[in-house]
Amino acid sequence: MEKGPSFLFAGVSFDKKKFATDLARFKENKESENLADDFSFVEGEKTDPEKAMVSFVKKRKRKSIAGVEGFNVFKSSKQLAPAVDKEKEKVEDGPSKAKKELNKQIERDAVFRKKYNIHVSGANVPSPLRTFAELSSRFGCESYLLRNLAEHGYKEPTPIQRQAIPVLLSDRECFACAPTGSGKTLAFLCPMLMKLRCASKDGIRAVILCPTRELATQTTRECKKLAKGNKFQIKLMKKELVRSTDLSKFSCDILISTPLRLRLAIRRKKIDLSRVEYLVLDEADKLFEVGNLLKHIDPVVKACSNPSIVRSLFSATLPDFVEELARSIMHDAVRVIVGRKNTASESIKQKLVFAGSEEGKLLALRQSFAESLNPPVLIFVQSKDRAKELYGELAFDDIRAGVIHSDLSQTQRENAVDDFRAGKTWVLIATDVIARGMDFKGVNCVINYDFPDSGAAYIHRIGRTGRAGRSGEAITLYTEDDIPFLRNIANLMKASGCEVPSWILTLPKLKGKKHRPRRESISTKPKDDEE
DNA sequence: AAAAAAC
Repeated sequence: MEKGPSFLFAGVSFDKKKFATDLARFKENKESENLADDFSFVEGEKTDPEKAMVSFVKKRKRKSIAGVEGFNVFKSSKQLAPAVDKEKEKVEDGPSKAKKELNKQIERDAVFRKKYNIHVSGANVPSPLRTFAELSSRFGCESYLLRNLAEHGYKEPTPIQRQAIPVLLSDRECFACAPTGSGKTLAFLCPMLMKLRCASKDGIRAVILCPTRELATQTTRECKKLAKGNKFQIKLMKKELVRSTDLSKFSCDILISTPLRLRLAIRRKKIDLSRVEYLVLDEADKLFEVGNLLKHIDPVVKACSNPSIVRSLFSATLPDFVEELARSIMHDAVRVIVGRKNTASESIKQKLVFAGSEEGKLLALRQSFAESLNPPVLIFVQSKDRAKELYGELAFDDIRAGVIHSDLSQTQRENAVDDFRAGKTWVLIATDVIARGMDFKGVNCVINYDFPDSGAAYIHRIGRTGRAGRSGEAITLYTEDDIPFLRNIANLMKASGCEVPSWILTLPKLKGKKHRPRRESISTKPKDDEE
């Protein structure tokens, strides 16, 4: 979407320019030193971070983007124009050979990005990656990592990997938005491992935050897989670790955690994050959710006080307010968007099915399973209670079903995920707990038994299928009560290339914040009637 | 509004 200026100088490095960038960064660091206490999402407000954040965002909304001062962060391409002009002058002064080479490179990068639907903004965005082999030719990647990539079947980088990896390897902060199942995890793990180079006992060096334990576990496993052959200490912040370790002296190369646990470790156990060189906020928009995790994220970001830290945000959905927050804390950030922002993956065949009532849903589900059950299948419901209830209903059927939600014990949750992965259960009934980030291989169908709470929830839920180039199917059941919310989802379906009945698109736009209907019980039949 | 996130 960018119009010229923002990518004009992508990936070029000659000394003069490098000096200019370094100088800019140096100045920035100076400024941020002075602002050390305000170095947070809430700009120095200490009492009620959440309220402060809300007012902060509102305040910022009224101001123009130009109001972001003191932090030379992401800038819109318009604002970049003068800087680019300066660069142009410099080039024109320089030898014509360098100028030609530079222009050629810029041209090539632009064409390449276009080909892969990569949109970038920010100053001097590094050239995208053509092949994984470039990791060693351009960035001195060690052989163990290339070996691991090959061994796990990563042949060619995905679009998000092509752009985010060189950005992070150039020590640039980054916020990245790319579809579900398009390889975001590898896009931050790979540069992280390369930057850390080798194991060291020098404090905690990298932190990854994930919104759920399941995702943290999965990310840890991926990380270990990729780091095989190197001696990195990769730790998941589990209860046992918190209990059995003196966290004030704790040291590891990569620490993966959920926000609350890490915040407590900072407050009570005095864990030291001042040496963290690399911080990733995965599923960033979830982590920033107002009234929720935001207040736990802020102290963590603050505790990572190393001035040369490289932070990055990743998600398939990145609402404007998250970008606003990101801009306010990040230095010289690059924004990478693959495809269009906030859209569903195009490899998913999406369908809407009218089920009339609650009873109709259960009938529809049973019927559809009777006709064809093509496991593995994921079923999302609205609440924990409904998950338990639907599980109870299906347990009487001849279907191997599992269930997962946060009322279960840690072990039960782990078993539910493992059994589903292993094919022991065909159908997994779940709350939104596993809606984000979870990578189950080859899920054929996602069923939204209950209508999702938001467009973002929809995108993430159905994104459990159609991953890594595979195709998938998503069926969303709806009742009369859901009709006011239908249009929103239908638009997402249309935007990702699915057909939608035209009457839905002419439904009135939803105004104000109507909340979703409270659902009755799954089965309308009283249990006692069964003989 | 619910879910998730600690002890």
